[in-house]
Amino acid sequence: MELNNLINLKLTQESGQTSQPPWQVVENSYCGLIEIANSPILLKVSQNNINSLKIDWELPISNQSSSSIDEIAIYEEIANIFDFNFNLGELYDFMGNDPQLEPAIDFCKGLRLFIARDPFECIISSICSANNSIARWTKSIATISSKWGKSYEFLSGTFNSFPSSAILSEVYEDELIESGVNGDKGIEFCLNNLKSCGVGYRASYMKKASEIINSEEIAISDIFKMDYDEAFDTIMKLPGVGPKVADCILLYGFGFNQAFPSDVWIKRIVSHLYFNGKDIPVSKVREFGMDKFGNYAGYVQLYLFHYARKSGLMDKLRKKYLY
DNA sequence: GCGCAGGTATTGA
DNA sequence: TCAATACCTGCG
Repeated sequence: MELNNLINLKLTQESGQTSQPPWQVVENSYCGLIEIANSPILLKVSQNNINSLKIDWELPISNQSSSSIDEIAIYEEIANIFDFNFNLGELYDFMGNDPQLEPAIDFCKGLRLFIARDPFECIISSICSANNSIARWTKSIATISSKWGKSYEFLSGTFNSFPSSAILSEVYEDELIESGVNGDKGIEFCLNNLKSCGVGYRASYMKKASEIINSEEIAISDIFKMDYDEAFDTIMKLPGVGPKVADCILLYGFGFNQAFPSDVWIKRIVSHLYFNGKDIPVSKVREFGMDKFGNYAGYVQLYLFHYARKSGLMDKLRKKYLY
């Protein structure tokens, strides 16, 4: 089946958005596990041209009874994940009116938000991404899924869900705690803990955040009902969540398109494009982005980052800030 | 070997 | 409010 909408699937998948790691590529398709009415389905998404996506899916090998497949729900889920209800044409009209943004359109045409399947996965992924490299945090999240997620067999391979907050809040934080509980086990054999996934000092943040979400001290369903400011203040209470991570969570996990996640690179890019190279504090960059770009802020952030990457601007700025 | 990578928490002025 | 500093870990 085809789904028609402007998208660059590869760019969207591999742009390092903290909603989740990129999906696994099997025979030219990006394969992602989703759940429809609590049933696992493997989505297989590929692209022939810039204006459409080829959609296929598989059921687990052990459960081939296709009678109850809700195709409408599957397409709704795909539309959510790739933000198909958002009109890229309107974004390009908006960006086209800004001389600083206009060049980014062609460099990133079809780049879309890669929305989280699961807000909790997005929260943990985003915490894990802080002061980290894309390669390392995506690997860590994949490892977490393989250790504690549910495993399903498909013709295209084995895929794991991301563990629920109930599961993750019970996982050992590090090898010291694990070996303390299992006294007979040497520390070097303790691999059933968060830190063994290469998350470093973020292990305690991820563990505590899981507990807070699971206990509903902060409830995911409540965040959806809040306005942006309240949601931002609420999510900032999670350990390991500062302004940058909070905005990533709100953008990729909760659909707040007015979030403008501001890190060192966005700061450098915005300083260069809009402040004549004068170094602007990250907090001011965030305010500037939200004021100037409004409900396009999240997309503009995404486009600016990848425009800088692909245009050579980032290399230029890297040299400037090297010393 | 050493600095850096899409920040945050903590501390002290 | 704000600057300074430590922090896991893998990679070049």
